[in-house]
Amino acid sequence: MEPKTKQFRKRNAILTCVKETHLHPSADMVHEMLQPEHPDISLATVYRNLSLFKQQGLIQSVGIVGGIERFDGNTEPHVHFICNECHAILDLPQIPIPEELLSSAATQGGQVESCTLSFTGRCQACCQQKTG
Amino acid sequence: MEPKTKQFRKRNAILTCVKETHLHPSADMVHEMLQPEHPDISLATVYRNLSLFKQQGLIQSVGIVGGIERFDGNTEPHVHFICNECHAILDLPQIPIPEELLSSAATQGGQVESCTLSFTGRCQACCQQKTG
DNA sequence: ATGACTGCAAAGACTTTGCATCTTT
DNA sequence: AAAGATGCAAAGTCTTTGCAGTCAT
Repeated sequence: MEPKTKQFRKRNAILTCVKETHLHPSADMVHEMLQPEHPDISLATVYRNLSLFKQQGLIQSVGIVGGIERFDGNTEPHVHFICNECHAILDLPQIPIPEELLSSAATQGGQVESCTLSFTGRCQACCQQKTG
Repeated sequence: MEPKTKQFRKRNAILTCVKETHLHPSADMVHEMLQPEHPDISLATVYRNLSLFKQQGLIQSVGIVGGIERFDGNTEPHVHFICNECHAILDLPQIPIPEELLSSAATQGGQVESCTLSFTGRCQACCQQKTG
């Protein structure tokens, strides 16, 4: 038996990249981050694999921010802060959703699969740049 | 003394359309809904005006659903239920955001401008179609 | 050798933009 | 007449897809 460390191909590098960064990267960001080690990786491959991982539940989509889809290697439910200016995405601790809202979602909405909670505004870095 | 903006028939029709429907329409949906009364309206005009209204705060964006931006004439904070299947968007009552989360958003995130809470799943109509 | 993965480039889908024309004041 | 809105079509951006070549088993 081999310790399959370097299994298949660039696929692993893509998944690892998303899992290990806290940047909630886009396909393009992943592509750039992989340049040093995989300068020949194709953007199409990144798109294809991110789509696959999302479908498999290995990663999740944060949504479209500034017209571009962003991904999250952390599939645990948690809250996001999204900067309208630089489009940075930060993690916040999850809060429990009130039981009454869950039931009203089921009653008035339907079969609930997921719940997303996020704040938008200006991140501290952007606030400092303009204020300072 | 008329600081008002000019009253353009089509522009008003677009705003009224978004304000009066509960469908959380896309640009294309608005365009279709206006066909009976304004068969000569251009899709570009719909896009331009929706973008303008959003910027002015007259309407808000629900986000990108199924690859298409959806709008909401109701600018009051409230919760959404989004169907993954037919992409219907339903309104749910707003819940108060815990003070501790707001403060953690400010502390760990930054200057909060808005907060979005939404559920995704299958709406009742879609559930019935497949179950029934 | 086989089946899966990848690169490249073309195709797609939604949205934005340039310009001439038309509308409102 | 001036300022601004609209139509049309081309352009733009992000993402997906077809196909042939490459790689792991």
